[in-house]
Order: sequence, then C-alpha cells, then structure tokens
Amino acid sequence: MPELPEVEVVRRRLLTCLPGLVVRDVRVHDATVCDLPEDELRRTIAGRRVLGLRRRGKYLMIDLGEPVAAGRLLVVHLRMTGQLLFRPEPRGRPARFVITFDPSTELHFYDMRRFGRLWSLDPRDEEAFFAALGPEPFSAAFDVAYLRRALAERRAPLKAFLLDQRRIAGVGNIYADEALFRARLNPLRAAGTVGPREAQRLHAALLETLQAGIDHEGSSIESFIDPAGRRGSFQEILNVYQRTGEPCRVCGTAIERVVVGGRGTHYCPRCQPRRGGIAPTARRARPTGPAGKRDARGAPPATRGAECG
DNA sequence: AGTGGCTCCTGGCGGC
DNA sequence: TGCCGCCAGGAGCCAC
Repeated sequence: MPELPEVEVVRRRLLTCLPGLVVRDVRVHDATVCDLPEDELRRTIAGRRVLGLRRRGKYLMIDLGEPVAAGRLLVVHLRMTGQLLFRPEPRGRPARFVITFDPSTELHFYDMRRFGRLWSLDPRDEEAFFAALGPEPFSAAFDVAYLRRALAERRAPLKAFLLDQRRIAGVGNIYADEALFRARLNPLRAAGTVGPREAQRLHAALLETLQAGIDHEGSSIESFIDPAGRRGSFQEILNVYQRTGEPCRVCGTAIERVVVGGRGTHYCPRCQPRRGGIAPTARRARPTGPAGKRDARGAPPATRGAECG
C-alpha cells in the first residue's frame, strides 16, 4: 500500500525525468479515475510544461505551468494498488490513464483495485483541497507539542489515531504498526492515555520509521513498484507488520494480530504491553498465516520500464 | 464533535 | 476440478 514513503519514492523518481517536459496528450481509459471527463482534462493540461513535483501526505502533485499564467495542478492518489510507470511492458489490462509528454515520454497509471484517483485543479483551490489533511510528519508543524495536543483526550485506539489523515498526513497501516512497535506502545491504547515521554517516543518513532521506509525505497508488499519498475526493500526489515505468529525480533514473543478500526494490526504483546487503558472497540482476529505469503500475491515482477520513458 | 462501521474493488486462496 | 465466498485496505460517507 503506498503510504508517505512510497509516494515520496515515486516523487523523487519522477523528479529526475518530468520537469521541463510538456504535456502532449492524456488518455483516460477508466472514467471513474478522474474528476473530469477526458476531453475536459485534456483541455486543462495539454500544452503545459511540468514545473515540479510535490507531495502532501499520500498525494502526489504535478505542478504544470505555461502557457496559461494561472497554471494547473495535477493530483494523484495511488490508494491501494496504484502504480505510475514510465512506458511499461504491455499488460493484460490497459492503464487507467496515460499522459504523454514531449519529448517522447509516457506515464502510465495502473491500478488493479481501481481505488486510485486523479484530479486536475486550479492551483488556487489547492489549500481547500488539502484543508482536512493534518501536518506533514517532516514539517516543523509536526513537533512533539503538536502530537501531544492531537493525542489529548482522544478515546480512539492509538492505531486508529495514526491512520486518521486529519491528525497526521501520510501514515498508513504498515508504518503505523511499525512506528508503534518502535515506540513500544500498544496499538489498542486509547490515544489520550499516552504520557509526555511516550508521546516523545512516538514522535521520534514515526519520523524514524517513515525515513527508514524512504531510505529503503518503500515497501513492496502488495504491488508497489516505482516509476522505473523497481521494488522497495522495507518489507524485508518489518518488525511486526504481517508477521503474525512469528517471533519478535527483540524478545522472541510471537507477534499477535488484532483488528482495529477495521484494519489488521500487528504488535508484540511483550514489547508493547497493554498499559494505560485499552480502547473498547478492538476485537481479536484470526491470524492471516505466515508473513511473506502476501508478498507473493499480487506483487508483480519488477518490469523493465524505461528509466524516463 | 468524535468515533465506528460500511462501501468501493479485485485477485488470490481456502473450503466444499 | 470447479465454484463460491472471504479477505485485504485508503478514504469518503453515514449513523449514533
């Protein structure tokens, strides 16, 4: 699942190729992917030059400039299985959309589960579009004081708190589980019971875990590959995520799995003890079997996508 | 307002 | 062997 680190890896890869190129055309093969009809989308972006690439939480932004002074902002969310690829090998299903650039570069969007989305925005609407998103983890706004305020008096489990994009932008299921393990905090703890020192640990753990994800070029658990078709390696050093029943790398205790907020949640019951009150709603879930099983499922072989189209 | 739960969507997999 | 139903999850939406 593309989370902040995976989207950041995609952004950095696109940054080596796209800036300076001009949008020649866009073809939409799945009308549900975009907020605009194909012809209207084309009208808003064709002829424009790529000025830069930004990221906000799990959203990727492509800044488009001339010839119209006001510019345009393309926003992509990969959701569960979205992939942006430079002119990949032909596949069974067509790309959901394809953007072609001059000189000859193609960017294809594949998305098995069709949750991914594309928006073409007036840049003046950017603030409103992202208004509900919490602070960027690597920004100055996300400091320990902010985290403590955000946690205060929340009855929701810590895991649900971390997944709430209104509180912190960009954290998803994998990095939430891994950050809680690193912070030695139980995912079922009510967020409001976290003390000052624990909040400090959680803040540090979030930044360290997300940075490790970026350094390892993302987690290729479901289907993540970068625009050049390369897999990340963070899945190889996971401590708890999808390691149900396997020994904790620190203490050897079997990793447990529960469902919190409808999401599979993995933790070490010894390293992440249930101190400080458990949020009432989490229920125990059946194990999903040995970790690694899902690595094989749906993770396509790294394609030989051209580096820059 | 805060919180939980349902829905979308698809391919893989277990069970019968 | 083949079919059916369950499962995974990001985020929007709705109900309480």
